[in-house]
Amino acid sequence: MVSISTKGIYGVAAMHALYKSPNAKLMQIKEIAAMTHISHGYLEQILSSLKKSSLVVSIRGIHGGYKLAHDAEKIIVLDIVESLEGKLFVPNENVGASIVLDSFWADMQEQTRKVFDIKLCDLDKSYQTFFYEI
Amino acid sequence: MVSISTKGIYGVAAMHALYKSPNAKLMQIKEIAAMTHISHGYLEQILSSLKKSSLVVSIRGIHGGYKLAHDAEKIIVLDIVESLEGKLFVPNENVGASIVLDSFWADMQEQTRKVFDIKLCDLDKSYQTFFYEI
DNA sequence: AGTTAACATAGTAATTCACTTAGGTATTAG
DNA sequence: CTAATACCTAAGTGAATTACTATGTTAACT
Repeated sequence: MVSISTKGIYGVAAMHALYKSPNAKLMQIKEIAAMTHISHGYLEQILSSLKKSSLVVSIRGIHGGYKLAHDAEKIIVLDIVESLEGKLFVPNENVGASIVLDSFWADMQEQTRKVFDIKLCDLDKSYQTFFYEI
Repeated sequence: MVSISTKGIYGVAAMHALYKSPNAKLMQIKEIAAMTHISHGYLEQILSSLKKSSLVVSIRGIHGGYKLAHDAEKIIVLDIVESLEGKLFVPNENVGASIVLDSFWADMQEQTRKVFDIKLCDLDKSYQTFFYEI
């Protein structure tokens, strides 16, 4: 089945929560977990990965928490998902029986990745489109 | 990791082999397996699924084999992959913490599926494009 | 010093993947 | 008729992945 795992979906949800945080205030794992219904422990791992990829920054200690590492204009969904799940839609090497098909799948990968080239700040647009279309 | 499993890739390879068969002649599992380097037993399962989805037809007995059920113009890659792997990129239900994100993922699914809306007969084009661009 | 929250690693049950194994059934050559 | 061939089907299997949980460590604030 072709799908993004919950890890990637959780990651986007967490990043979205940070983006929506008023005045870009620090958010604690606790808060994000409550908002998104992601398990606390699992979210810790996810945020840790996002930090390694420099998508978020953290502050430790009693008033610690997370915030976006950059402006939401500079963060794309593809980076979030790929930092958590590895490169999207990798062409499998030992399957290639023909150059034609290899070329085809490489093309598919490229186009699929393009679909996820969406800025974090534009994430709400599909909902708004839906809303205004009524 | 986000990727199409080998099952889907094998399915497309097998369908492509049938499409390329001269005069749309029947091909035996043996032949397709040899061409594509897919294991015989696994390919049997895949072709069986493709048959259930009415993408190929089969003839049994000593001179049996497979051929496309319809013209290659009427078969799209999305149908091949989804008949083998289930619907592409299903939005996970219990993850939806917000309507905004649900809406976003539904949108992503739609767009990803559109990428795979490619006719079997157009499958060689990415290679040709590559070739002529040199 | 003690509380709190981020950080790190290991473990685990359940599921999926990519097959293999073992047979059954339809068709036809001889 | 019967043996051979090829399609058809179900069940099993080892390895990998998923979505966590558990346990402990380190940093910062009061």
